Amino acid sequence: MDKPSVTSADVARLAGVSQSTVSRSFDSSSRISDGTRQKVFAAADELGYQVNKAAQTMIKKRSDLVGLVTAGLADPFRSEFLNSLVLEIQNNGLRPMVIDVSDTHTIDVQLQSLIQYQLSGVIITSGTPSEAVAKTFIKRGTPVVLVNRADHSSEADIVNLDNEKAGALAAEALMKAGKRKLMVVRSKVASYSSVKRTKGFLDKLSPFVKQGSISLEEAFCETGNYHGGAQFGADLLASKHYPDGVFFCMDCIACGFLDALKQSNTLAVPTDIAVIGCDDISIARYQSYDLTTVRQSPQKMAAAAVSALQKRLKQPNTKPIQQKVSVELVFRGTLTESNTL
Amino acid sequence: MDKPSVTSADVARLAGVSQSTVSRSFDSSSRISDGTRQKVFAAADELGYQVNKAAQTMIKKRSDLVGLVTAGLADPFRSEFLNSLVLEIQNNGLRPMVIDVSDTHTIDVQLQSLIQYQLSGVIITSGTPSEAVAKTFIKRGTPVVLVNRADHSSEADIVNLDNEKAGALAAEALMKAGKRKLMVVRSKVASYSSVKRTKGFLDKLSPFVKQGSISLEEAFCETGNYHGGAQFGADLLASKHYPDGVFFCMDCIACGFLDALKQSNTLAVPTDIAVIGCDDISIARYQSYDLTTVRQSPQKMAAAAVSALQKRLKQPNTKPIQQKVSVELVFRGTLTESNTL
DNA sequence: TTGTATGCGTTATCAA
DNA sequence: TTGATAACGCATACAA
Repeated sequence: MDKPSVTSADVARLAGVSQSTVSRSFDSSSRISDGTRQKVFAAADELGYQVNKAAQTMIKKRSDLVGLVTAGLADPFRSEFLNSLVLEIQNNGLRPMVIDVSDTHTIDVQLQSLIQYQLSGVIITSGTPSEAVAKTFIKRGTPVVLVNRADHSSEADIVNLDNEKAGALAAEALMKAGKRKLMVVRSKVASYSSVKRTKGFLDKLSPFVKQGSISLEEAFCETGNYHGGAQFGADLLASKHYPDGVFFCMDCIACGFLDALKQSNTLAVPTDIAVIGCDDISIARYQSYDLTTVRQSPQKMAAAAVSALQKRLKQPNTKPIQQKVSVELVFRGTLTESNTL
Repeated sequence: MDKPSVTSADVARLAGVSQSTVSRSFDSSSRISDGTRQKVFAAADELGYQVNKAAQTMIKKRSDLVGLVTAGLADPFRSEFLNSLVLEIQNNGLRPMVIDVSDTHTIDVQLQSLIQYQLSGVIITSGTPSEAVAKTFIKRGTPVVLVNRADHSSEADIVNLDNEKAGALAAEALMKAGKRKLMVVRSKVASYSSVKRTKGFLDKLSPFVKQGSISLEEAFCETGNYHGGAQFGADLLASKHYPDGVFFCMDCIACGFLDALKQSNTLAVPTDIAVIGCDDISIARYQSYDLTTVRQSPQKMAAAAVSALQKRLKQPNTKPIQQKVSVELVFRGTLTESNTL
């Protein structure tokens, strides 16, 4: 059954040229006479020739595979971001290989095994690898891009959202709306983004807290998803100790919280309590939530990550770049713009 | 900067054995004396040896990459399914390469180019490839698994949800609840799943329609997502021609519809109108929707697809298998079980 | 501009 | 059980 695959030698034979000429014809930077190239392409077309990436990788010491390291991909924001990354990688003539490291204990072993693939790069969107592993790749000449991860000393390129700005924007909007009893909520399981967002929020408010015009509380929910937010909302309502403005470090938590409020019907949004989320996942736009949030652009993040990777492939020895991608506040129903005027 | 990579020859030198012995030590089916294997592993560990998959692929004529063909991955159901597929593939010692064919015009060219990678298999979850392309792979000995796609004549293995059963279950539940003016809604852009679900719904009801006890209408929304459902809901309300029970072929459409109802506040769910969705995406469980739906298991689908692939890798010449994965009705707020008693 | 020859790192074949 | 050797298909250095 197995059809022996078509090789460049087969094409060469049919085109009446040498194998190396065939190889060169497919390399745009090689100078080949127009006539020969035509002949080669025609022969290749006729035979349905496709280059063998494995053989190519042997020579070039680099496949065009990009490792996409993530912890799950069903989370709303994560899936939007991965979608953008996949497209961006494809558009750069590369191919995404997805690695799910939901099991954070084995992440180093898993990443080590990626060396097998002669990857063109690794984009880590989740699960902090030990520095040693990142260095292993970089020493090999495999670019590593860290997205929204803390990393101070490594030689990896870094793309971050402007997380602190996100927190600051939320803080500003709540203040402008006249809210005074503020709260910031994130998942108990710390993530770099959430910590930074919280920091931006707190820093913006700290002068006002000191002068006593604003009260501020930091709170945590059990899980960083809808259900964590719903549980958090129920607990908060039971405590009867309500803030009048809350910033959630993730939209999905905010949505759970809003549903908890809706069910109890004790607090009106945004009059009694204003809610701001972060990310602008597609659900935030659904009428049931209509969530005011700090938007980030997955496309921009993906483009920044892939371009960092491409740059390093071309210039391996420049020093690491760190990029911050901008964010913007989007007003919707849970804190309207008119509230802030 | 580039560290030359560690090869099996390096390991052989350190372990004091031949290169082929190193290779065999990593192949569990090779008989190697325990002592030598220990020595080899120790040396490999010390050097941080990882097999070069490119070289391996050259010989074996097969990489352990599995192509995952999809059209976008941010859609709620799709991302859950891909998540399951990625995990299942990883757990089988394979690696997922994601191919986004959102641009349906170029799908054949895109798939052809996958030949470059000597894939162990291709799982097509979206975008119908021409039969010719599928055959190209199969002739090469690359298994193709079609998931939820129509395909009658090809030699590919097929995994389908029991889509007709899904429609039938919805129809039954609506009837049992005493609903008589029924409607089934799907996206204008036909998908195999939706067409089959609709068929299951219609077939189940057709005897009752003939005898006049049930009225039945088929309707379409512009897009197969939340916004399509919201628009559809608004239009339906404007028409003032309401059914008392609706089956949506996708949960996300149903959620949009529910939000449209909620906003207008003219019809109560489920008393005036019962709503059933399909898939059981995570949003269906959110309190704002609390959607009764026909659940499918992405895990089961993924497991079936990957196991079909593995079977064919082992036995390439058996005839194509077709599997149907079961579904179940999940009662929630938009049609409660007590309604049906 | 083109052809010849070489090697990439592995597995498979054969001999010891 | 082990070692020597021959592919696999390509890109590249060198020769022409």
